[in-house]
Amino acid sequence: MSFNVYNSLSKTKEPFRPLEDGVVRMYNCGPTVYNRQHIGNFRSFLFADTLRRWLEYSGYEVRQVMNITDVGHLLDDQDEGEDKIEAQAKRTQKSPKEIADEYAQMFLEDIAQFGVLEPLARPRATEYIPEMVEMVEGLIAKGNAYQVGGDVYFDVASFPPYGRLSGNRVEDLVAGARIDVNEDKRHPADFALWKSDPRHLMKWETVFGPDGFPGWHIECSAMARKLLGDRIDVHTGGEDNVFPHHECEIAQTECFTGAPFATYWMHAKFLQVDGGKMSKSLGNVYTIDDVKEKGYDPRQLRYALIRGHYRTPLNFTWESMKGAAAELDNLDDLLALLQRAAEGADGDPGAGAELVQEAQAGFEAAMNDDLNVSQALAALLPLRRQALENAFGSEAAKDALAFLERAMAVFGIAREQDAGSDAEIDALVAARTQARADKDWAESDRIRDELAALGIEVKDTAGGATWRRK
RNA sequence: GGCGGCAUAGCCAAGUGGCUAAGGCGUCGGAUUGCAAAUCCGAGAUUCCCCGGUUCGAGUCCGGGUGCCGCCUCCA
Repeated sequence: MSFNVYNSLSKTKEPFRPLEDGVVRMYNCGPTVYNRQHIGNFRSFLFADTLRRWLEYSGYEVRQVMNITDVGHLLDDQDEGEDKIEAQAKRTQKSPKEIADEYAQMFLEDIAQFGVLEPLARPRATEYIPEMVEMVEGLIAKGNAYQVGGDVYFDVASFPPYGRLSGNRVEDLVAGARIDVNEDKRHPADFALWKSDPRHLMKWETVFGPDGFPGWHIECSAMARKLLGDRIDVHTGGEDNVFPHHECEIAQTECFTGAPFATYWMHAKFLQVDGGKMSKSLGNVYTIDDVKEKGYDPRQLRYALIRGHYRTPLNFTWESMKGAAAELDNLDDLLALLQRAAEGADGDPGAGAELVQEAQAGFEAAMNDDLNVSQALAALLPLRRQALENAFGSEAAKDALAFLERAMAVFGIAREQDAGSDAEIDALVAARTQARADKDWAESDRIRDELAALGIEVKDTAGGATWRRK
């Protein structure tokens, strides 16, 4: 069965076919590091990580690049040359580099907490200025860009497909009147490739002038090309990246290389909180720390952020967070049950084997359908029922366990499980069982509390007491 | 003003025209338990935001509303 992905460019699901057999070149739009990333940002990054993991599960070698934007973009065309990083720098009396480094570091730490896999590269925009300049010069030479003083603009009229990704027509953009009139531009929809401003804090001396800085979109085009080549398979980002960012990337890259840029464009919908957009005034722009303060770990948060389909708005509420944690706990419990069954189930070793096949087929079919995580997760549940009924044979349980671990790895929620292998805990559980046999309830409850303090949950089942790590 | 997306039980969420609308979480009954937890049994949408339409048949398609979200300015 093949992987079908919804391509923002064609607005349809298409069979996934990489340019090179077995290899996927993927570029993910990463963060602009001028503040702490919130859980909404992470929904998008987690989507990219899930996609990468699914491709690897499917046998592809994934060459993944996620940028870190450490040079600010302009707030608008008419401002004083200030950008978000510079604004934050001025506010805090630090240099733009200090701001970028500080928040990039935080981003890396957060992403590590989520267990996000390291991509091939995490390029920073400021390290690819020469590559950007090369593209800008090339675009001028090809007649797709023009220089006005120290500024360089992309000539939108020179690229007829402009607007194909976003559905925007150039006429509408002009009529929208939200584009500032800029006398220097030939056309109001033209966008900056390079800007010059002596007041800008981060600036570079180039052929365009002594103190310029890159335009809004050129960094991703330049870094993707440098690290992955002229053409790539997948380009991802949040839904807000569609226009102008990705539209402009397509224009720049395709004019420069003369070839199609990314085959598949995939965009994650925004995370909503309490049914609406996050806002500082409502106090619901949560960071990973805010969620941890409520008693949830990053793994549980990760689960909460990926369990919905990436192209459907996901609503985050504390109630949904609680529900997600409970669901994940059931998956962990299933892991423990399977482990026990694999170690020593009676009866036919193959009992339940067909269920494992079905679960795996269902899981793969769902993931292959444009990463339908909700459905893939649902496909795992019949295993839990079977395990709870103690109906798995040892061999089937081993297969189920191996599959479940792979499936959970795709979601980035795999976990070390070592139930039933700790002598000290076994002894405590045995002591509790004895106390209960003696009807010494005070002692049995004390031991139960002691185990709970160790993070161990005891379960009294028909077959005796068992335990697992929470 | 222009472009696009979403709207399914208390909550999250699948459903890509046709059996009784997945699944999970939570809740409420019951069983079990020393009390719990876990587990088991049972209960939940005469119905898929609203109004029309197409069709033998629509949550699924079309038109019109309403609400929310994104973009048209950097933004996941």
